[in-house]
Amino acid sequence: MPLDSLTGLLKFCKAKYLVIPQGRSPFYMNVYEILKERVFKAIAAAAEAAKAGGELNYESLPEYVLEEPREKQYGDLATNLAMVLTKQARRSPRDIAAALIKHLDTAGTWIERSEIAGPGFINFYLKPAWLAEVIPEVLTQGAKYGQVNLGQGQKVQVEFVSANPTGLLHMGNARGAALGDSLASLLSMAGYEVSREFYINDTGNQIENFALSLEARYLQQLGQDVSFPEDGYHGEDLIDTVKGLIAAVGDKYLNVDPHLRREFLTRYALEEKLGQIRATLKDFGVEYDVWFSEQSLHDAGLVRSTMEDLEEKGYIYEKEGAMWLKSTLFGDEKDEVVIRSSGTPTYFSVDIAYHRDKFERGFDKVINIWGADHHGHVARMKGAMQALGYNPDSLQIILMQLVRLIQNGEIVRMSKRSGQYITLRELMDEVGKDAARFFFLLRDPDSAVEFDLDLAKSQSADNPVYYVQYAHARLCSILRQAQEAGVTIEAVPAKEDLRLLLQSSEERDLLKKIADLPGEITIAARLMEPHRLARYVLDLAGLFHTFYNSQRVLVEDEKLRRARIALVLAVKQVLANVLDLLGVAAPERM
RNA sequence: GGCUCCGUAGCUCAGGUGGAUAGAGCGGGGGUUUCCUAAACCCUGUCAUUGCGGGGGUUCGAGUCCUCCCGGGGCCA
Repeated sequence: MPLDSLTGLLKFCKAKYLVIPQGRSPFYMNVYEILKERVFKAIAAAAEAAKAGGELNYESLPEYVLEEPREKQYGDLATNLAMVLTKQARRSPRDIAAALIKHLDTAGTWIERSEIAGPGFINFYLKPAWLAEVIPEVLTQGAKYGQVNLGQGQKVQVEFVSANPTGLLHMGNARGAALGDSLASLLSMAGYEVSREFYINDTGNQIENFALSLEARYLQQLGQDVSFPEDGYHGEDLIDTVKGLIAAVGDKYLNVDPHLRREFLTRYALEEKLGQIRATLKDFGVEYDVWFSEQSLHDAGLVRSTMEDLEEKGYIYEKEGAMWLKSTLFGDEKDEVVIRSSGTPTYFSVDIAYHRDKFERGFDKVINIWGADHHGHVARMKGAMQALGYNPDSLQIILMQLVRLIQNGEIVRMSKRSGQYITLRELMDEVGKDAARFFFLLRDPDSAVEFDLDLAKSQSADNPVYYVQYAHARLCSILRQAQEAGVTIEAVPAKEDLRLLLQSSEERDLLKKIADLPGEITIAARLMEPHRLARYVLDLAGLFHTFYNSQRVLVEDEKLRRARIALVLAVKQVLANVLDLLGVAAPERM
């Protein structure tokens, strides 16, 4: 299979549709993708034929697009080839279009007719019967329907949340969790081998500060008159932690070496905090493959060896007693300190070692989800990877704008130090996991969202997530009733029967949307934008609700009923598949 | 001051590689249930008024690309 020539040609709809040799891969091309590919190639062939026939003159075929027109009246598919050929062919786009249509061989393409329209588009109208192919495909593939092979098995790591283990998870972490987890699921659906990772900052300055705060709370709880560190962690949760500890070990650490005391307190608290974080994220639907400890990097000597590597390559120099990385060589604004004059490594140098380790573990692509406040860190991190000899483009960083929380009509300023923030746990208690995840996933990471807690609570029934879930529950309800009525539900009905479906526009629109899923997965995965899936599933649910209100499924006519039940099964499957990617439940009843 | 994100209907937001009449939900008004869950559906408005904060530009064609300006968020100084 000449993959190169094929992929070079297939630039329609942005996605690259790869044909995988038979028997080599669990992935397949969806009927709609095959259809589009055939039309796309037929257009190219028409151009060649017109050229051979002396009716069209061009050097090389320019990039052109085969897309779905926004307006239905413009047909099912349209191409702009005639317009992009104008320069080379030196003829009017409509003339070129006429030549292309004249030489178009529609055999095997489902094309019913072709029209020239507007400034020079060629619109294609398809035989509606092609839609009957979709249902058997969905029902046969089941939970796998939607899989594509964009990733071709490449190993990808998605690191997200990675909150400091010194406190509880907040709204920003919630957004990161929803985004990262769904992105990971999406990439996995798109043929990547995905690993979810949480990086634990279990050493360094903030941990020392944490230790001092714990110590103060511990001593205070034991009746000692000690002051609390000015910039310590003021959160109530620390007091609870210490109370639990006292219940377990009492005042055993009251009169010991403070060093020892702090070490014990820290170890105890970190374990508890991480346990809480892990449990909270699990309840939010997120489970990690790897929990990576920062301390382990130091223990393995990776920070030191990484700095030595950089030094050998000549990217490190000494100034004022500190060691600096020449990050300006890679587009950073200024060089960065990696080892302080005191000899301790900076946060940056530890992070370099960590990211090097990621690549050393064999990931083809490393994705980080960071808050927008880490923006300044992006260029130098990529630069550091380049300095170490990795392709900086293999490190992709998704920045998400911060979440602003509104309560009682005003902005709640969140700060861990002050202990003032709404936790992910509280968010789940207030609005529910599904609603919270869907809320975040509906929005582009680049937009700064305002989360009005009062609104989310009071109008929770208006949350779009219920619109989608209700569609799923309705579908289940229909199937239950069919079962109760003793109607047999076939696994995969015959295509001839399914053609009966094509009578109403509601049915056709639904089938079309279902057929779109693999394409949507491809686009969303390429752009790394899981929010497109949330939009997709909303659209699909809407089309179903419209169908439901205009057509009956459980009708007398046995053939029609069978066909519609098959449609119901397919829609339910697709809803469930996409909701699963979003980490949102697909309830059977509501 | 530098970097970056955002500025689309009253509100919250969508708008892949530039393409044919810029969308959805909520909100406003009106309607739909002897019928598979009305958490739904349907209709309605010049809701954005040569138009997507404003001005230039590139292009056959710009919400989408370039540039400048205005306004807001974030990071750095």
